[in-house]
Amino acid sequence: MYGLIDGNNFYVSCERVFAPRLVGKPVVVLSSNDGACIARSNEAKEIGVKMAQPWFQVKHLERSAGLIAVSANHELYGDMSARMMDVEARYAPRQEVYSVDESFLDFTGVCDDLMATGKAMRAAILQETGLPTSVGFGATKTLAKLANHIGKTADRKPGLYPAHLAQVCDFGRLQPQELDALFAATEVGNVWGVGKKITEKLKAGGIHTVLDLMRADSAQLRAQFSVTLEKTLLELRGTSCMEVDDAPAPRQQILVSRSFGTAITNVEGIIEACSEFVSRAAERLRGQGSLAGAVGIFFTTSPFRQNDRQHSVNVTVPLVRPTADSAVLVSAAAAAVRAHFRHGFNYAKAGAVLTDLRPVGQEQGELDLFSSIEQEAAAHTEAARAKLMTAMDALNHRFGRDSVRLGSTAAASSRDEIRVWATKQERRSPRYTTRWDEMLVVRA
DNA sequence: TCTGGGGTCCTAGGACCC
DNA sequence: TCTGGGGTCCTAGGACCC
Repeated sequence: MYGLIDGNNFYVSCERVFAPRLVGKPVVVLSSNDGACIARSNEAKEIGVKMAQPWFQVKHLERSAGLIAVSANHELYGDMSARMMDVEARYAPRQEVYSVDESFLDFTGVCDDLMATGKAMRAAILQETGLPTSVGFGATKTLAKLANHIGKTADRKPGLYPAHLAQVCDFGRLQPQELDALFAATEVGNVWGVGKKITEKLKAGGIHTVLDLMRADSAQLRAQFSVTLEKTLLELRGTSCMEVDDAPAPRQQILVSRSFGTAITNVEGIIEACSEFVSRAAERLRGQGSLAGAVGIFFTTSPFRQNDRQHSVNVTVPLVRPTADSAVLVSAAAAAVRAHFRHGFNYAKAGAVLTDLRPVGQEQGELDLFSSIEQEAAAHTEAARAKLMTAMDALNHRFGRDSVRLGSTAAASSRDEIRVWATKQERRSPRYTTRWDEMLVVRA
């Protein structure tokens, strides 16, 4: 059996641990630039706030309904996530951390009472971190996800499902008729892997509920959609097609992008922003011990500003030799921006992508082109650069981001007029668990 | 004024090769 | 009139996830 455990309204719950005034209130967490709602408390869902809804569309609810908005505090959420995952890991032999707030647990070969395990795990997480969670158990990952969904929904909307399924839902202890009733009462779009587009097509073909899907013809589904949906169907019927992966491979691409607080119209602004994004991406690249074989940049106008002329650039620059050197990556990106920038547009968003990633040490030899002396010199320089990068990362880790930066990106900080892309976070909470100077102070 | 930011996998179609 | 065919690699785009 597999378990799926996830944090309820995770970001909001993290904020509530340290700010009891938020408990019981409609609360949303906002994306960078306080642009859109990326997490909602149950109360916020009830007053109609949608996922990813722009903040300006719901801001009026502050006055009319007591809605509270906070800026995203990813440093806090990341640390709370790690604490939660540590507790979960104690309850099963194998854990796959699937996202910041979810993990799959593999109970294969374990014959514990899973209901009891689920309840104990929830209680321990609540006790040790203050975070509320939901737990689902099923014979496959897709079923565990579905059980989790039903457990959470039973908790949030009493009456839709039997009350005893709330919070911890174990499909393994339900009779076939009970399961059929649950599946008949659940819309097909709630299945993991069935998104908006596929839901529309399925419904057009008469498949509305999870039960309808389970009774569909698998070969026909594969022909009409893809092998992915066929796998989902098999998983719903109890045939496991996806293993719990407790040693995930390194990332295949690293992307950093941002919408700007104010549109950028000059090439220097785009270069500064892209340089910053490439630097961030390169930090993560070195963090996972990889080299990038290509660096991509993109920048685009806003499709929402209908009166603006639209223009997008998206280019990938292959590198002669794979590298994790920020300076090399940044200068390649800057050259690409310079080559493709066009005047007269209001650019609203930009980003950088590192692709063609491979582990350090597997770079292969373009070096043959050089004579052996040049080769040795190049290798020497590169080793020195790598040490420099390592030192830079260590200093930034110890003393906080941007304690040490490359000259080309640091130049921007003294020129505020082109740092308009810097994220505005007017409502961010303190980073209670990761910064000494932001720790919660309790007075007796 | 203001519209998220990360990722993954699959497929179709073109390039290229023999 | 009539212009091979099959395999592989790569890329772009579309679907999904949180």
